[in-house]
Amino acid sequence: MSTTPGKTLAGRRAQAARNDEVILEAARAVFLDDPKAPIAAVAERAGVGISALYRRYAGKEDLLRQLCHDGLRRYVAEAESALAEPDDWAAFTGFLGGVVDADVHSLTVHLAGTFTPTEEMGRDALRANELATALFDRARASGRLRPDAVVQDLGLLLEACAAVRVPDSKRTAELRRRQLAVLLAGLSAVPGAEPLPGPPPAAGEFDWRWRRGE
Amino acid sequence: MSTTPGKTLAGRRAQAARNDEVILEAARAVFLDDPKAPIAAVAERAGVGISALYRRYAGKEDLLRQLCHDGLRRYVAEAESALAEPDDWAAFTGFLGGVVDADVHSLTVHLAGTFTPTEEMGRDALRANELATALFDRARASGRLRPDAVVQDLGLLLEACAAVRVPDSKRTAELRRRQLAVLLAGLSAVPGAEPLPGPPPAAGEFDWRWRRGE
DNA sequence: TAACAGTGGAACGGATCATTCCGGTCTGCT
DNA sequence: AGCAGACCGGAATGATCCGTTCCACTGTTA
Repeated sequence: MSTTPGKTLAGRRAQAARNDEVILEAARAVFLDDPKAPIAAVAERAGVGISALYRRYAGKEDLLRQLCHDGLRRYVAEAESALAEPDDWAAFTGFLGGVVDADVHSLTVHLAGTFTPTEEMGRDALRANELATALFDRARASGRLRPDAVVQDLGLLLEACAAVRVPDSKRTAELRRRQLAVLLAGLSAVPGAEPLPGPPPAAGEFDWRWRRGE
Repeated sequence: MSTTPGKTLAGRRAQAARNDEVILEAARAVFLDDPKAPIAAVAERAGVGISALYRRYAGKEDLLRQLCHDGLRRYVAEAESALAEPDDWAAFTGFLGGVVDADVHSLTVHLAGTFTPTEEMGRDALRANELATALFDRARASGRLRPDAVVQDLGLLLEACAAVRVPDSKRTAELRRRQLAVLLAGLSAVPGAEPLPGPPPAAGEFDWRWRRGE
């Protein structure tokens, strides 16, 4: 640890450290594309052997859990950063844009059920909800939201954006932004608009992915 | 065929005829829920043995193909029926509502790639596109569509609705209707609205699911 | 009552994976 | 210089899953 030369160096230690990064990035890319991808696909994408993976993670579930937790943290960070924005509506839309760009929704929701969550994740998820609600409330206060929109509509909205998929990831991001714009326009207050049909989404209605079994 | 008693009867022939229905219905339910479900799941859901399936279909791929083709036909039928509606906007929204309710999108797009399509399906798909375009053009002519919406946005819209999923299928339908309403509001013309970001979706951009391999 | 259409479900064979294991290689310390 | 061991690539392993085939059985039809 003390003998590390000053530069980018190519020692085993350095390669290991770099692999930490490379593997996580590969895992994110692979599991974002297909939540049930084999672990070998991650190794291949990262350009490393399978051992390099198992040296770092106890198993597939462990890796998935970490990935998901990272996504959750990113979500929280995005929300906190957005809350700093003074303009209520801009904070709201900025938050959603950030979440969509980072593809956090796929990372969290779509990976749910593939592992047993930790307590800390539960706490973070709770906090994430609080922050999102705060953002939503501010958006509502700005008067630019249609009156019959509810916080839970955000789940629907994010799901809809995550559903947009084309082979090219760059293009996917563009199309998701477009989708987001349409959805935000749809959630905006418009004078003569008729109300949304059916009972609005309720609180616990999207947690089913997290419940083990069934 | 000539000896069938007049009633609902319980002969082998009758059971077979009933199984035709039951199996297709089960297959639709199962594969709608999970496109890669095992074929045994269909048999179980239908309450029949596996043989009953293989007597009717050459294999899994055959069943999937038929299911998908049925969906495509339903889509076309829905479009034709909608075109009969005199009001342009009502025809447009009615069509989308019908397609969403029937979950045709999952049946067609999500099953794509799991089988090699027939030529007839190609023709039907072409016709489906023509009809959808006609509906869209009429909607545009009604002036209620935002100017920067394009036909391909319909693909995005249907995908977004199909992405809505909760365990209860009845509730799923309700939430999809809500989602559809939001999206239609988002695609509606609004005086001061700013244009949608990024290049609009292009023609061949969603066909990738149909291409075999990769 | 003799053939047989129609069926349930066990059995088979192939494919897919997560995980383990076994050399090898290079490093960092002595 | 030399060695202990961190790290690594990838083959081997064992379990699981699934599509398809096969066979014995049952009620029906002629």
